[in-house]
Amino acid sequence: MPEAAGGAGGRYHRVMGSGEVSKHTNGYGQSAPRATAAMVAARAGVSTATVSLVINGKTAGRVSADTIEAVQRAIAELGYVVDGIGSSLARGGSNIVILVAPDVANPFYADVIAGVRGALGDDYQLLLSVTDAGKTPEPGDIRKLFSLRPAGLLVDAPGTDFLAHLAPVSPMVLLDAPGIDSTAPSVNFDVAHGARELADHLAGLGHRRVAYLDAVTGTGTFRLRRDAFLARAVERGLKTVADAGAKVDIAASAAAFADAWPRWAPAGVTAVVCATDTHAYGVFAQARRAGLRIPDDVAVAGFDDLPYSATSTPGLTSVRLPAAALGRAAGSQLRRLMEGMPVEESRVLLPSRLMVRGSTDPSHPGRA
Amino acid sequence: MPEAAGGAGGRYHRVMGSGEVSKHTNGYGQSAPRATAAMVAARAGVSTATVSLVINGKTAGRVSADTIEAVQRAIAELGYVVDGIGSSLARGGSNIVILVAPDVANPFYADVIAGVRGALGDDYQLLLSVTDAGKTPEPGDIRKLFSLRPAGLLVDAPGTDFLAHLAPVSPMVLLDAPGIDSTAPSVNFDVAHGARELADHLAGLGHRRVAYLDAVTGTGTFRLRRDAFLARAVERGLKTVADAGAKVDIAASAAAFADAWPRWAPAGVTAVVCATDTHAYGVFAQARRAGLRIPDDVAVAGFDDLPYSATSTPGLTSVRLPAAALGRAAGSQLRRLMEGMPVEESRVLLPSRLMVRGSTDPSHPGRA
DNA sequence: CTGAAAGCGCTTACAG
DNA sequence: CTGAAAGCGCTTACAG
Repeated sequence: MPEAAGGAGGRYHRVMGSGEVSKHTNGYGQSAPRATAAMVAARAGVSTATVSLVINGKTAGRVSADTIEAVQRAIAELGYVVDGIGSSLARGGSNIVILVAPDVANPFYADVIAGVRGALGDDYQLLLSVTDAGKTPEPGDIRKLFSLRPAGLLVDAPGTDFLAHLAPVSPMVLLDAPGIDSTAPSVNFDVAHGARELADHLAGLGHRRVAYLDAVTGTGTFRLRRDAFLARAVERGLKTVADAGAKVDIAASAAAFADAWPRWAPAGVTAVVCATDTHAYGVFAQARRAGLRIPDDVAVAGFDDLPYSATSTPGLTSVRLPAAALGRAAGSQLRRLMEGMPVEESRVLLPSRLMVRGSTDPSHPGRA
Repeated sequence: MPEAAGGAGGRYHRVMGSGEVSKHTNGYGQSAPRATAAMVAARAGVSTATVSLVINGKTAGRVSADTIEAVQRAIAELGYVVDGIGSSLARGGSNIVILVAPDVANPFYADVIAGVRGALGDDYQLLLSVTDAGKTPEPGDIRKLFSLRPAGLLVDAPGTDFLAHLAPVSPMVLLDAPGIDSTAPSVNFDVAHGARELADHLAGLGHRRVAYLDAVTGTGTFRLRRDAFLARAVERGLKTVADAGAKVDIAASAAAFADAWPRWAPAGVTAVVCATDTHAYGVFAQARRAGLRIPDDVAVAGFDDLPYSATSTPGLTSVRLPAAALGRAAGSQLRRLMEGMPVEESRVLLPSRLMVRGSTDPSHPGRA
């Protein structure tokens, strides 16, 4: 319970002490006195209502050319910019769209963001909210975000119990949130399809025993990846072992593999499937340290198909998930919602597919 | 010039048609009617002023225990959450801090963000604004952001002319913005130091002719990296060539290298230094395709020391830039500014250092 | 200890 | 074509 003013508080207000620079000396990025619509109105000799009409381009048949001209001059002279807060309060909401994601600094999101941006266009302002590393977005975080009155919310990879305690107050679309039961529309990857292709691929290569290195966050997509892969692997007669996990981090994953391999190797494991490519990079690093050849001693595969996976030596076999399409689909769903139109389809499923590279396929050109 | 209501407009307002779900059926993440302080006040039998005091924890000696209790019950029953917009308008500003970065989906930013978050604490809400891929933040973007009345702004890697047309209206700190002349405090990497170490390293290895693969955005840090490296290389008697560039993208960089190598090889180039590790990954990929051995046929190095650089085969020699420290320093500078305290030092310089790996050093253990 | 009132900066019917 | 007024949801002196 933060206290907001006075003393050590005064958190987000500028508190001026005697020795400090004043607003007018513009010491360190301090505010120049902000121009308001009232100042513009006074200068142009009109009312604030007229200023508002001009700013919002609603002058057709309502404001004379001369007045428009005068207002625009005043705006230019004063460097006036509409105050988003006053505007939002009057309109009943902002034009901000917030994308909530656990891991935006993952290269995967470059494409997601680009997709969202494209679908949203210029009418909305896209802002991102990152949860703490490795944590899924929680209801409390979202509630804080709702308090900003965003025009809409895009929530990526929420925890499975995410919506239990959340009364949605803005249009909201869920991304990559399999297994979340919600009235909000969602866009997901058909990750099970790629997971099955991967199991088939490994079975076809002659592996008999495969290990699964899981991600330890409670995200639905990771559960789905694992379960779909393991189920198909068993169907194909593979023995499976899934007793290791790590957060989405190269070093953590390397450590998990270092810990598990002494169990896995004697048990006859010849392939390791990782919940994400990032995990796979950790396995790569540790395997190299341990003198294991990939794929000869151990085959490695991941999910996501990050850009680096096509580049590494060997290339990493991975289930490709179409990130840009995810962003586009979610963005346009949300846009319809925000504009009061029904969404075409409340649950969109995007295809995934296996990219085979040298980390599993000894005959792949990119082999080390 | 968007028009905001009616017809095809009504951009960020929900426009209800006859066939649509109503607010009360909560069709797709539509708003449940939002509880206001007035509703809480009515229910608790107090004034909104009292509700505000309770919410902000300013009750000491001002509100009786019974009243507090009653207000809190009403808040709970109604699920009331303070409206950030109304609150910000009344207070004169929000508690939002916006980090503007050209490339947040770069693994580099995971640490920057964590650092900022740590320094800012819980009193501020951190949101990220991403510019279009490969574009540096522009004054227009920032102006839109200012209109949100953020408590503060953190601007990463702005273009060199960034501040020319910008009247700062909120506290602002610049990150990784060498060469930007501004009254705003800045936190930079001493990237020149690492660049010089790299030149020394290559000279020591016996290279006589090195190429520099530049980044094509006009960001100050890239110019500094290049100039510092090339200057020292020349001092060390190396011949340099710097006639190639690409955006920060593996594929684009691979293409640039494919284009340049046929010139460079005959000219005797034996080492390629890249503006970023991402560029270097592209060179890796293309070199492999072309059958070049690293470092035997061509040594490769980069800047940033991304996590993947320690993992690749060979490991990538890179100038490490302390991302978390950058975020921490910038965050705490901004915090002081927002709280009206003078910053300790208006220009902070963080050390960089060379990480030598197998991509340049044939004797490195991680060599392919 | 509590509330009425003013005000933050806009936008939008409404009246003229 | 234009403006006075109300209102969006809060917070903060101020008066009691």
